[in-house]
Amino acid sequence: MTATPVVTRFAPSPTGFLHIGGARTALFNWLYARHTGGRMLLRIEDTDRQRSTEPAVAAILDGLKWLGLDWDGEPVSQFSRLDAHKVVVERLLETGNAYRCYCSREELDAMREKAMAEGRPPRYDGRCRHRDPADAPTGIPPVIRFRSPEDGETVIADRVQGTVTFANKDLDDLIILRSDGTPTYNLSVVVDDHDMGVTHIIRGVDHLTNAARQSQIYVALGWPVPVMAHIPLIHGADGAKLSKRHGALGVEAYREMGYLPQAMRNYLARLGWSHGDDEVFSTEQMIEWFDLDAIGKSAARFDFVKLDNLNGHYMRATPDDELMALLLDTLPHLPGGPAFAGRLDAKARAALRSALPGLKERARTLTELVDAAGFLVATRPLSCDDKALALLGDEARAMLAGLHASLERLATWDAAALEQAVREFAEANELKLGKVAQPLRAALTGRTTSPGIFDVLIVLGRKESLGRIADQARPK
RNA sequence: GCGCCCUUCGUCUAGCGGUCUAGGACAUCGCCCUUUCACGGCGAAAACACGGGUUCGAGUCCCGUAGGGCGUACCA
Repeated sequence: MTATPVVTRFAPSPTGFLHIGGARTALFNWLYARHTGGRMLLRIEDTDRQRSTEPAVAAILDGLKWLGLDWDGEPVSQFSRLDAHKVVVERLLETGNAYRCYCSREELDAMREKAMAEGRPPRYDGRCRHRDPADAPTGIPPVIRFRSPEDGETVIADRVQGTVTFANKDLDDLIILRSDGTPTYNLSVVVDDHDMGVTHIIRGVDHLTNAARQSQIYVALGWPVPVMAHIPLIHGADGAKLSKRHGALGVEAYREMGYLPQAMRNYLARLGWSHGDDEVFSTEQMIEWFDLDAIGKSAARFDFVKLDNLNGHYMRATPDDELMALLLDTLPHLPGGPAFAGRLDAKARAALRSALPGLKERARTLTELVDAAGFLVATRPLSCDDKALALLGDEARAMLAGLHASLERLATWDAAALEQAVREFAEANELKLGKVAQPLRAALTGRTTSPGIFDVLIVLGRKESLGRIADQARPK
């Protein structure tokens, strides 16, 4: 392993939160760097001063941290490298690889419209390309365009897309320096990736055309072109572009929905990448197995149902104490979480911890877990949901009165005694256990779903349990 | 419009010319377990977009067609 160490980078633009596609791009960069023993750098592409915001930068860093993705070194602000970019533009100008263009926006718009009308691609026609500098208009701040090759083709050897060929005649002379003197994206990216020593560029296919233009700039500068890997995009559940309802949410929204970082990593990794038939794997395995060659080329749809299933798997697999800590940490972000936390005194906390094994078995997200744990902190008289209410008919209520009497006589309030008492009660009244257990569950939890009923009786304790049964033990 | 890319069960995917009567997972349906729900177990249904080639042989290679995506900015 004496080859050049791999350096990848994640380069989001801080114009909003870290959305799911960006999160997966970050994950792939991270996995590849870790897999190869290399480094992953973070660069904030904030050269668009109009749209970049500080809160967005914070949200992106926070999102990455939540996902468990770390980066090497300090995040680099692309804007801060402005001077380095200008130096390179100057160099391009001196070597004849760039030229000043004085075309106005109106002129460019007209050019585009005309080309479209004539069925030609709307490209810059190069009218300033060969203009004699002596004829340059005065009083107009020019932009600087890259002088791209007019003939031949530009070939991208992409690790995911394969060999992609662009005819150079289709790539026009792009602007690399705006009239206000600031560099544009394609120039900045090349300079930064080069200066930061990036060896592998892993990003969305929406950058494929940029890859061709950037490749030309690398060549003009005499710099080696990094290895490219353009990964497919993620679509919404209906196959259309990601929208708010389809998963184009910030990663923090996934935290709020109660998903575990580990589950997110696993799910995201399986979107576009595969390792045979493996579906559930640890982050360590992911790092060991990850490779660019196993990334597919077609776009994937985001499926919350499968995410739910995976998340449920991880919830059950997480040791109770760990899950408890995770839940407590996440409470501030969960719907109803702060209220729930507010009612979590020492006693309720202990009850939650002891009910956790039964609770996590039935929840797919932390949000569902909090919801299902509501009965632990609820105060009498309980409000029942509709399904629970349906279970509490007059007959059931009368039955509960009898059960209450039986349980009240119990000398010890433990699992064995309770189970025996309930079973005996059912037998004595010629009832199936379910006929007793379900109304009992409804009375104790206000729900039709809960941990095992005897566990519930224990967790709530004698007084609270008898109280809740008594509340429902009379006709309504 | 032009350029590039994509197309295997509803969804994510395995498949890298013969081992494919196409495998796995989620979802769906049925059965079992069971105090409910869930978990778990067993089983079922479910796909190579279409049309031409190439080849002894094509899901796998080539070319069209259709559908979809991305790009086409003094955004990134």
